[in-house]
Amino acid sequence: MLDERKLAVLRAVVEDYVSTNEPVGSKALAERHNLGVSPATVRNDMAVLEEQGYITQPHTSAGRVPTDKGYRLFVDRLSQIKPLSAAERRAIETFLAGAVDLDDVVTRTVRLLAQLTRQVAVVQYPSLTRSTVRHVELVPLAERRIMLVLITNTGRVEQRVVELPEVVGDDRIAHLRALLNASLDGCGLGRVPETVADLPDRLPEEDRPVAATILSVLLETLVDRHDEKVIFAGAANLAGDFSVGLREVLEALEEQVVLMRLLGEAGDHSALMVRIGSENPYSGLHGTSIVAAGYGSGDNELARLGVLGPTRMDYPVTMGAVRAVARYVGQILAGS
Amino acid sequence: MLDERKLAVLRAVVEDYVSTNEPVGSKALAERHNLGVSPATVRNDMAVLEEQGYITQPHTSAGRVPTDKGYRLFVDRLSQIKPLSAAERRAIETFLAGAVDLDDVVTRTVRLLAQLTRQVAVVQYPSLTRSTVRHVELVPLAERRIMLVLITNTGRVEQRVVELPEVVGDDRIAHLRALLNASLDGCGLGRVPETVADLPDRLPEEDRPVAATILSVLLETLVDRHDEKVIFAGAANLAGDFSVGLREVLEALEEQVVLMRLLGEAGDHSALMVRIGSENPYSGLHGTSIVAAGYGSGDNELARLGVLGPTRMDYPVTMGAVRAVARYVGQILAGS
DNA sequence: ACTTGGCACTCAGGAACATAGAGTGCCAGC
DNA sequence: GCTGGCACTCTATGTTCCTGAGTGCCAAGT
Repeated sequence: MLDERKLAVLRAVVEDYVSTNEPVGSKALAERHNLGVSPATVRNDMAVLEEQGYITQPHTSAGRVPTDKGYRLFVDRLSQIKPLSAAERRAIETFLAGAVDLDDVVTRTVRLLAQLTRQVAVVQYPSLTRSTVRHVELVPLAERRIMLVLITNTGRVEQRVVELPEVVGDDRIAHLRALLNASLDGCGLGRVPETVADLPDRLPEEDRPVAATILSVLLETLVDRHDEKVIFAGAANLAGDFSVGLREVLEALEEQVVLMRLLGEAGDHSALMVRIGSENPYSGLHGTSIVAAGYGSGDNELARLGVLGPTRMDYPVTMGAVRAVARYVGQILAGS
Repeated sequence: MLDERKLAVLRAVVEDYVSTNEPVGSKALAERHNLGVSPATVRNDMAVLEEQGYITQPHTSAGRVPTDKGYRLFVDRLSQIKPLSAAERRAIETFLAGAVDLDDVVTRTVRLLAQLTRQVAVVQYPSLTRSTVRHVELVPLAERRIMLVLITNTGRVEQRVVELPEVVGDDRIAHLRALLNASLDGCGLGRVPETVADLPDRLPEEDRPVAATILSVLLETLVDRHDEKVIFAGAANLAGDFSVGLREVLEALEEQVVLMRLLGEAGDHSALMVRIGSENPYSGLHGTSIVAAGYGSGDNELARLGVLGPTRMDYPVTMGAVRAVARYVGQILAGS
């Protein structure tokens, strides 16, 4: 149906259109890609490709432009991910290595990715639910007030002030803290609720109300999905590209929920996900594509990151950058 | 020099231009603002106002548009801050009251402000340097590794992992923790360095290297100006307004340093600061104005917030919103 | 059965030109 | 010092025309 040459033509159309941002005609194409055939032949191939829905012409007498379907084929079968240059790799490494804490890692990552791809970068904070408890701390603040601090193995810290139902001495707090840590150390956050369920029963009668209060706040913290926070950077890279509905894209970027869905479900570890134009789950983003990947330390995917740009983007390069950054961030997180 | 009526004309020009986004002519103006004089008279006044630099015409046969100087006069002498409606106040209150922690307060505030003003909102995190230490926690993570957690009276939490020069038992850590808290409780963050300066001397010889390590990390945390983080929201509100250089504005918004300068120095408590067009310290923002105010709990200003929009903005309404939000955030912070 | 050159056709985008209307500046009269 | 009248200036808009890139199709060539 689509022989070798037609695929080559499609590839050429995509590449030229991406680099020039102008509909590409048969003549220019035949010349620049020395396909060894005449423009007329290319025209015939283009007609077929158009009929099949891979390319289209903006108006009757213009060159061709890839459709979403065309980009899809290009990404799936016609292109190879382009690795970063050695210099770029070094730059990433040093830039990320300078981070002082988790917040800093995420901030640096998102900026780095935006700069590298010249597009909008999106990074999700390492998910709480997939990480494990490293330590729980109870800090007395006042007679009936303590601060609950939860530290995870990814370096993330969550804190909440807890109002206690009664005055509790430091020693009882200390006991509770020890108990909590004994049960929860290394526990996956998703398993925390079951793990602490029977904890009050193992306490003397008088400590139970206090424990219950603290536990309910602890569980609340986990449920709050504070973990699913997503940040972005590089919005300026969108300006000047009128092929995307700027306003709608900016609106989408400020909607956490939309962003989350954009980054997609966790896929195969370190597999790149590409969503092209109308494949996107949000109608405001039909002029844009998303390239995303999971990242994490070791084998478990902690969260996802990616970039968003016009459908007409350089997929091989973008995919290379996303993959590389995801890997490096994973390393950094594993190392710290 | 500028009699009452000329000022009225200027006011009318600003108001009309803000609401229509089109140069305003003498005729329309005379009608809509029943000034009691004829268009010809208005024209004369306009000529004077133009000569003085308060208004200008985009091209010879068009209406007039206020200059930055004109807006300045308008803000300073011709307008009154417009208070929010009762409904809006209630909405603010309930929306902010739902915040669970400091991070949430700031996030909600910035969104609220963006929505309220339909412009870009900018909020600075409560400054560390002006708040005080509520608690310092040292959490053992491994034999030679502890986590240092700093909690301030504004609910802010900073954490750092500290690599210790030697293995240190839990009891020694506990002792150090007690000592730290005894010295630092309630201490202004700015005064922390002096306060801990002599602390190692009060320890047994063998504890000093460890203490020194921990203290140096603690001081680093304070210096890192992590506190001066600024976030924004509502960038989508910029789209569609071509009077501002969109790209440049977006770039500015992602530069923490620029944002900080935009919000301005701490001024009189709760005084509104307005920077109009070319008054801005950053050339990319000459088409925009900033309305900012300090906020804090009680008397001390903790940080600043504001909005950024096209020079042609509704100053009275914007100023009202910024002032109101600043106050409410202050209350929330004081209350928690 | 493809490929190719030739050719007529289409149409977006730009240039040139005309038109309408909003707004101005100025002046003479009240 | 205000006002109506009037000539003037431009922008914005619409019309027309033209050019050129690009197409589709056909008939001839391999």
